[in-house]
Amino acid sequence: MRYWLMKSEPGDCSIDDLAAMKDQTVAWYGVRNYQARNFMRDQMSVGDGVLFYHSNCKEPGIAGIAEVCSTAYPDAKQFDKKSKYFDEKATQETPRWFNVDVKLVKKIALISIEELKHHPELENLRTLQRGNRLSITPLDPAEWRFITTRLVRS
DNA sequence: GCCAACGTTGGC
DNA sequence: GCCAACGTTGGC
Repeated sequence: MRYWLMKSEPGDCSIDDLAAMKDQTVAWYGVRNYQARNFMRDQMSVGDGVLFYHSNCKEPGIAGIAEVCSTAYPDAKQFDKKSKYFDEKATQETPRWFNVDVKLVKKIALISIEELKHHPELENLRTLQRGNRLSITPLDPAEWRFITTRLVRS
């Protein structure tokens, strides 16, 4: 069991968009960074905890709790010529990109990046580090526990 | 829209 | 395999 913070641009897929989806589940396609891919492909398991984070928007922060609900499988968009995530070097035999499915557990009152920065318990949170751009980062169990038990408001 | 930080590309 | 140039991310 591991814990993850996963960034999504709300203009692309917000917590409300996720809530409206069939089974409240979304395929986390479009990751085109090897480190983030490797986290999904090599380290994620069904049941892992996910903080659903809104990035690149007016109010960045944690918008909900979710969970990993599939193992990794080839990202369909890499084969779709009409998609902006199309990758001409990927083939069905040797896919380059993978994704898992993520299911909503619950929407929460937004925990803003501002608030996250105020807690010394979270000073090592990867997402808060200067220059960090990784869209998927692992969380320590202690960080997960602190956020989900101390900061979450419904 | 700015720009710091970082990842990727490709010539050599 | 180095590294300059370029592209992207994402908070501000």
